[in-house]
Amino acid sequence: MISLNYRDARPIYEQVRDGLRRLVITGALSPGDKLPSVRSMASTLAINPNTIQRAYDSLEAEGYLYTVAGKGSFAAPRSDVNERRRSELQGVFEQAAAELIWLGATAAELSRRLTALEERRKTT
Amino acid sequence: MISLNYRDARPIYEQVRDGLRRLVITGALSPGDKLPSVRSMASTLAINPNTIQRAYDSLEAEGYLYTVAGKGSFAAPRSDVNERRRSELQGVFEQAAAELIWLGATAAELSRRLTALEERRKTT
Amino acid sequence: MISLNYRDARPIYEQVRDGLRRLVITGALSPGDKLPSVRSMASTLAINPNTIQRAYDSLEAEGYLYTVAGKGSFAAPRSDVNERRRSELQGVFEQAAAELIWLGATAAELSRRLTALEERRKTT
Amino acid sequence: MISLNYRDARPIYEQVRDGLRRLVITGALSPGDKLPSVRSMASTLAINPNTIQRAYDSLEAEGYLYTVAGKGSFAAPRSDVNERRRSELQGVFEQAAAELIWLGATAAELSRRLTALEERRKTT
DNA sequence: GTGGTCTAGACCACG
DNA sequence: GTGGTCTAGACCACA
Repeated sequence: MISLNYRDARPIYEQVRDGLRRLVITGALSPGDKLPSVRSMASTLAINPNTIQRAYDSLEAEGYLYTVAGKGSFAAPRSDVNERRRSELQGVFEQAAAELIWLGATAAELSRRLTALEERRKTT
Repeated sequence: MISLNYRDARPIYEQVRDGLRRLVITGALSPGDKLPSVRSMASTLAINPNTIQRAYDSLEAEGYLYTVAGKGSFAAPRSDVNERRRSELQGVFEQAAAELIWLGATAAELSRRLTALEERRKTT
Repeated sequence: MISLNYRDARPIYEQVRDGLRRLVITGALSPGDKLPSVRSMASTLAINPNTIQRAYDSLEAEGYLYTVAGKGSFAAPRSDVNERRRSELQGVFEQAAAELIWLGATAAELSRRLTALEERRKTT
Repeated sequence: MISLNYRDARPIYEQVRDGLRRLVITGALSPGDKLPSVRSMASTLAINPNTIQRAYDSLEAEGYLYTVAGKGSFAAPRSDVNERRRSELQGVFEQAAAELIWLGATAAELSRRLTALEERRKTT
């Protein structure tokens, strides 16, 4: 489900956070779906529960999930995602695109990728 | 030339690295142009030369510049950029795009941004 | 009457408590009015009676309602409200006001809000 | 400087956070001023550094301070404070005001308090 | 020396 | 059983 790379420069909790976010984005988790409990995920990945908790806290701050103490964490509807996260994403997108274009990519071929991503999204 | 933001969460050497890379990408530095020496840049930015050196090393590893012993560092042609950096960029682009689309952006409007970036590139 | 939000970080009993208190403050419940029984409210909201009971206990301690054994709970006159609750509220008010002013709000514009709140109160 | 109350329902890190925020608001810390290091504050208050760190993280997310790894944390200008925090504050203010008015306070006397707070702010 | 991360283990509130 | 908090102690990257 989520793969960890201890040689990665990114801290573990960010890898967990990004992995979970990806599950939400790809539709593997629909809004309202319950995420694994902090403890169960910790034992699955063989890391400390505090580290998982931190990933969950971070995702909650971004608006990708919400937590009910004593109940668990649940995927949030995409409308809940933070404005801050949205603009951060926009910035990442533009910077990467600008550099790819400098490297020789054309807007046309990148656009084709976008359309492909959009199609895949619809069929999911 | 490069502005440091001590309030940025990124470490200084990453800010220097990203700043220099940006100069290359935007065309402020053309292939073959000489970059400032490590020492001069260190005194300009009032930071430790080791920090600058680290940024240069990192950029050289990515292929954005090359160093000639006793001569200095020079902006590399775009064809020298690492395959690793290219695929990393590609990954960042796709992930960001997928998430933006999930958040409601359309491929059409993102494509418009790409075309704008491409135009700006040409005119520079 | 009272809406529960399971995505709220506040525990359920606090949401019930705050919701009931709000009914009293807004005048939806006038002093002397009978509140729903613990059991009926529990079944209406589909939650555990213990949770409702806890909210009632808390409100009774603050002085917003009183309970007559065998009769039920009733909204109390505003003069019954605890000194402790009053000073707590005063503290919250001052702290929030001081911070809003620090952030750039003017006493004049905040005062306008107060007058508006007072007006609404009269017409209810 | 900051007083902790272990009998308080609020967790320690929130007490630390609120205390530090108060120092910023009252002007005891001006924008750019360095806050105590995580370790020194932890030993002063006789609590775990992780708990202090959490308070700092929270304040940084709200925009009251910024952190430079390896350097320390510094008070931010008030313009950096989050929109989210601002609206949260506004909500707290209105709720408290509405309840105080129900309890018999008049908009006029509350306004006098606001003016007093504004004056004190100016003289600081 | 500073903040950032991680672990192991503990206790509590909630429902 | 769940998440929330806290402690004690450790190692690392940064400048």
